[in-house]
Amino acid sequence: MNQRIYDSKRQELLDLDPVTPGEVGLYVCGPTVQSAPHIGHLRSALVYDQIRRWLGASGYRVTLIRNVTDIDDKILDGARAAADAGAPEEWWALAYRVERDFTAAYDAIGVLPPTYEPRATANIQEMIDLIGQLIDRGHAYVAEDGSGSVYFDTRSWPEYGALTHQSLDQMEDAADSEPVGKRDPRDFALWKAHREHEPVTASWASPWGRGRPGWHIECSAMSTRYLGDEFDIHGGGLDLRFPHHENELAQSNAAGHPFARLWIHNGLVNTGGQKMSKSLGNSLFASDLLAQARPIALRYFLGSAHYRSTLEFSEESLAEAETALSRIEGFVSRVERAAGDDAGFPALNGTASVADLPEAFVSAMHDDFGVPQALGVLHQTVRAGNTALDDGDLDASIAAAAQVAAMLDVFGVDGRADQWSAGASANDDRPAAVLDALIGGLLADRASARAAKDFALSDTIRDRLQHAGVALEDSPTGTRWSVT
RNA sequence: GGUGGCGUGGCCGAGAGGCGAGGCAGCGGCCUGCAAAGCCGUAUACACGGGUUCGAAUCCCGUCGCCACCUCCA
Repeated sequence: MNQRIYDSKRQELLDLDPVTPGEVGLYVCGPTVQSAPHIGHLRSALVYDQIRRWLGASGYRVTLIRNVTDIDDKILDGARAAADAGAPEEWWALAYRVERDFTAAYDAIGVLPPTYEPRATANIQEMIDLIGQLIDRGHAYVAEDGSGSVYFDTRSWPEYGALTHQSLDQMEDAADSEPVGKRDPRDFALWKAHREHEPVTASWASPWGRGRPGWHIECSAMSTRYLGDEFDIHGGGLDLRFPHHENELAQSNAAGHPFARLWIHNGLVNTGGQKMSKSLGNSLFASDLLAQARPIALRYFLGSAHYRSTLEFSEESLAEAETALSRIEGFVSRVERAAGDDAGFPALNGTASVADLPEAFVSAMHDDFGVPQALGVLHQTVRAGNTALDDGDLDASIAAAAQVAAMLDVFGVDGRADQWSAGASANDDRPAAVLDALIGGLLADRASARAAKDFALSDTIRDRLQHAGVALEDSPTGTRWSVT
């Protein structure tokens, strides 16, 4: 079966038809590193991480490019504000610091590094070249106010609006802050002339004088540089469709590039039924979320809805995700204990392939990355495996566990994988040994009490452990404990 | 004004002409000394009104409500 993907430009499901058979080039708009990462950034990165993992499991060689916008108005504003507040920080230091915050947050929830992560500031020449081509072809012009800025000439490009199915004439007039030098209010900046109040470090030499790139041109330049004039998939948040992606498409096509074959747009995250955004001040920051949930549970939560749907955040939903994931982990642990050393379903660390996966899971994923349906298959497999275990059918439970491990691998939520234990191995394990000895002693006391039918005592021990955050599970082969 | 999306059982969340995904919570049962974990069972669900059809949550028309984009935003 072919991989079906909803193309938000043509607004229909299409077959993935790679430029180079067996390979997929995926370009995703990454963040502007101006302020701390929030839940929406995590969701977006996670969506493409899931897609990338799945395409990899399907046998494609995936090249994932996710850019970093490290020069932009907001970054310069941020640096200026820091200076005004008496805590100066250069714009490039601010961008780099925030970029590291993003990387840390991505790492925390198991988002694998892209194949490459180009920075806008490292691709200025490519942008200048592209702008030059646009001028030569008559689709861009140097500002008519003598400033040295360069604008894209939307009126020269009849297909402008093709991505979002809008016509220039029907659009609301942009409340443009500086229409100076534009032929039309909808024309957008390709190159912004350097201004007096901006740091010289934020400007580069160009045929039109010193300046810095406009926002949209970087993605056209970098996707082309790393993936070619024509590539397979372009992704990004739904909020980027217009104007960002519309402008990218116009620029690249006007420069003679076929550009992306498919456009993917991921849904946004809402809180309290409302869009989360900086201006509304209702942002859920990655740091807060990571403090209130296990990172792997946060990943499960963020990745559990279909990538195109709006994800409604609530503490309850996050807690439910934790419960659901625990159930799955509980099954894997049960089978591991039952099967002993020759369990045969280790963490796959990204090596799962379709052969390891249930057919229903594979077809759900082939159908526009039907993660929610695929999760249904995962839970069904868990239940069937638990039943097999209860029935004493070890082989069947191991087979189910192997499939579960493969599905967890595709979703990146196998807690046993190296990515979740990286760093943990270096930790001091002595406290754990102490805890184990202490609890082991209490469990022995409780076992004696139970043998003597002194249930008052045995329950007291259990209650105390529970209050301390230790859950007990009795079984014919003994009592297990775990930290809740 | 333009573009797009959504409204499914207590909650989350799939599906998309006929067989009620899945998770969470609840209820009943099995298991257990009691629990926990697990298993089994358990729901007159598809915003409203029309229409098409043998049959509609699913298609068509209309109505209502909600949201997003057209301005920096994942």
